[in-house]
Amino acid sequence: MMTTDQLAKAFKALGHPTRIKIVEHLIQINTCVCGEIVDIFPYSQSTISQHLKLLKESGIVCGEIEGPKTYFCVDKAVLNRIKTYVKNL
Amino acid sequence: MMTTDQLAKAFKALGHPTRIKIVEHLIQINTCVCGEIVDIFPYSQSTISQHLKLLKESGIVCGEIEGPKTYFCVDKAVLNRIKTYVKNL
DNA sequence: TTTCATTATCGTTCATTGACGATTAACGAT
DNA sequence: ATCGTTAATCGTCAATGAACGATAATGAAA
Repeated sequence: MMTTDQLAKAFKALGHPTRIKIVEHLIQINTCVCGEIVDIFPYSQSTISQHLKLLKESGIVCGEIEGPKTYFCVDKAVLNRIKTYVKNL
Repeated sequence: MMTTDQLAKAFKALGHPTRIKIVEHLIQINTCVCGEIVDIFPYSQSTISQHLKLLKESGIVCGEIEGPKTYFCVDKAVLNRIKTYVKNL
């Protein structure tokens, strides 16, 4: 289902409070743009963008570029794979 | 149940392939000493000890010193808290 | 009590991360 | 064509992580 390396990457991505909160937020509101997240957290745009990049690289989050904005959302399939793994631990 | 910081720490601890495998192994065999893990992985004793230290600090693993050995095992309560969190994501 | 086995810790090295400001890129609207 | 808006990237800096060998600490056994 998922290799240990993929899992490690996913957990690593979740291994930061800000990124956990970003993921929680994305699950809540389904989809949103980077600026919205920047407004919520006390970090600069570049820092949030970097966190989003990590989350994207882990596969948990995907971003769709639409014009000058990027819409981010959680990849449910990947999230479910993580859920399944954790459940079976 | 768990603060975001605690969760982040736990995920961070799982954010390394070796540590994931250590946890899986500990779940399988219930309890074991450090040397056993050192034998399984291609890393030095100090490196494994360091990984175990991280896992202990995250709360996922606990170690009981008995004579010159330390018996490590997974803290089921903490694991269950993580499971619950992930399930409800 | 000296030795052995086991684990923890220290010190080092190199790589990665987290944060920032500044810059660049891409697009829409004027 | 220029100007805003939005997001990504770059360069920097300090802090942390991963790995190692060497050393220390603990307790069991000889």
